[in-house]
Amino acid sequence: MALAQVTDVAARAGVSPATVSNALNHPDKVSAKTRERVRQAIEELGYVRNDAARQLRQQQNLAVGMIVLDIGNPFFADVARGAENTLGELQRPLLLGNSSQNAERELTQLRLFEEQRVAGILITPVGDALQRLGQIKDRGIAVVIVDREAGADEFSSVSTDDVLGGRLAAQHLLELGRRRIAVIGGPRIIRQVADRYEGARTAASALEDATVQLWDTGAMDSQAGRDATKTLLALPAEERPDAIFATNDLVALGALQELTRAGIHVPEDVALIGYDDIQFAASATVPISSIRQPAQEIGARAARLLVAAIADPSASVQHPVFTPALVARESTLGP
Amino acid sequence: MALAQVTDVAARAGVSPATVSNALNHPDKVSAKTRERVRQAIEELGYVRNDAARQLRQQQNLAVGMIVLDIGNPFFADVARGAENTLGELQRPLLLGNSSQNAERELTQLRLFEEQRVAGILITPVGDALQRLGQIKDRGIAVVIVDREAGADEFSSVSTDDVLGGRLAAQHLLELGRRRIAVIGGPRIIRQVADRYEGARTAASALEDATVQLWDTGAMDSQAGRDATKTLLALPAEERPDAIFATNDLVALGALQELTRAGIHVPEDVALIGYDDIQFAASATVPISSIRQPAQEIGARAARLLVAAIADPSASVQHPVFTPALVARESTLGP
DNA sequence: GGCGAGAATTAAATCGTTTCAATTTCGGTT
DNA sequence: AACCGAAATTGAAACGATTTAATTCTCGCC
Repeated sequence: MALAQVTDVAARAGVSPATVSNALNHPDKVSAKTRERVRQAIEELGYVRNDAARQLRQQQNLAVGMIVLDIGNPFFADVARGAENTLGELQRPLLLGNSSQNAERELTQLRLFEEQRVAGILITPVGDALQRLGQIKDRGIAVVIVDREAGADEFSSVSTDDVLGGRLAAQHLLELGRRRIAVIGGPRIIRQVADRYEGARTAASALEDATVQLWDTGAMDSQAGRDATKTLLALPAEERPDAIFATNDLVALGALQELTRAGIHVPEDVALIGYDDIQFAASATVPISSIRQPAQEIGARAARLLVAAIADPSASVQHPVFTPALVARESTLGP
Repeated sequence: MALAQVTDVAARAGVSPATVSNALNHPDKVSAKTRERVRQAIEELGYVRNDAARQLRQQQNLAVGMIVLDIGNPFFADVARGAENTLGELQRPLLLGNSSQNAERELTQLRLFEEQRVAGILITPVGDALQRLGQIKDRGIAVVIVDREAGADEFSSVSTDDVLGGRLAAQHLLELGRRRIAVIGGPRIIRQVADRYEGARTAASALEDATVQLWDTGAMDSQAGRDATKTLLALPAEERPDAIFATNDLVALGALQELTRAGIHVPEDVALIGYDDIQFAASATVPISSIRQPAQEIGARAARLLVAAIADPSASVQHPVFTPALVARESTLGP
């Protein structure tokens, strides 16, 4: 059974296909009476427009694609929700993809979005996809970088100041008297990791006796946190850190689990701070200190910038930067 | 600047458009030499196929749509990842949508998927979308229900036995001597909520003096958990429950926060159990007992059933049911 | 060297919608 | 009652790929 299409609707309503199309897309061009007749025919036949044909003819797709690093991370889930809500209000469908911090999957997703001829792409890139994104932009697809400042001024970006965030975290630990800070997260090519680490080092450089070392984990989930922590605990006592700065809260939660399991007291023996301030950080066994980023707002802002770039490709690029904030809890302060 | 298309590639490679298409879609029909020439022309021109045109001509879309109740809930994020991985292996793009437990958004998403002519839909329906889904199936789009048993045998479904899960939770509480169980979650039209509640009541009906009451929250997030708990705490002491069964872990986490804030001891004063066993349940202030469901496996299984249904629409429907398991932690057992 | 089978290539039709330009209808005026 | 401009409607072309059926090559063999 073939699906109903415009010609069927037109026949049923006793008008031409062109009029059906107008009734749907330019209602002001059609008399009220005809509009109603078409509406009824559509209803009776259960007509659903074929978006492929529409796109082909219109030479454009309203939809926007988004690629996040890890949809299982509540931080990115929130960013995605922020974007989704904003785009929804603007009647733009969102195609949500997930790179799992995997460059190959990222490319697959990008290719898919290109084939779909999406109007724009929101992306938190894995490593160095910038060149590829440049090509995409040249193809007329708007691009906005999410949660990372785009160095070049080719695309707009929305970010928080990760260097500052790293500094805030380390300063907090240093002020509490900690001197050996282990930064855990990775891989290093992820810009967020590099920036947060850099911020932490900057903070420590002010003090003679403070050290900051990066332990590169392959991923950024709680498993990575557990693994890295095991490594740290295996160190000789004098090399063991007195503070851990996890580059996101999932990693911090994993670290906390492993520390607890090993009977290490947090924060007495080792202080712990995470990043993102996902809602679960506050309700952890030991509530985890963190650096807060306004997740939903980041997504919403990125969506708005993207839509603006779609509407006017020549509009000047912008790089709004949100300011992260320290949220101190028991994992650093103690009870 | 127009994008390159098959004719351009054909011209560059010195062949006809038909050959370019064959090189792409039926490589075995094209000589190795020609294939290579086409490949090169594609590369030089940066040709990216227009999926709308392809779909229109082929009369089919490989992509699959998925609608989850709440992408911010790690349980559904995991289900989605399970589905995504499986579909990825089968070369099928996944369009991920989020209903936020909102029937209207669900309809919007479904409409979108219909217009896209997706090959199939994976959905955890809000309330009573079954009739609508029937229409969709009649249109030739395969449907598989996720995380809820479809009563009718119109579509396949993948679920866990939520009635059993509810029973396990309540039995556990009853065995620990609790007698006044408050079930919090909602809205009630969500099948999971109704089933888990029913299971709990069944368990209690075996005991003379046990009561189970449902407190319907509008949503299923931690805010709902906090609000419901506030209501419970405002009850006169003799009506106050000695155990709370939250219909998912987000709600349980919210409840725990509110209990802690009010100085109520968990589990001494009030025992608490959640549902889903998301990873954050184990690392909560007081580790939360929960009912585990194999999230990723559910998603993967649903994806496989869907692909099978797409391949053979007349294939018999199946209703695999996973068995939930109690995971007892401190929030019921104590230290 | 010619023949024929199978491989390789291609011309032209087609998918379902929207749009452009052209035509028809309508309401109001003189 | 004829006419005019604006509003409403329509026929036919167009979007960019794939497919079918027909045509052209290739190569081994007699």
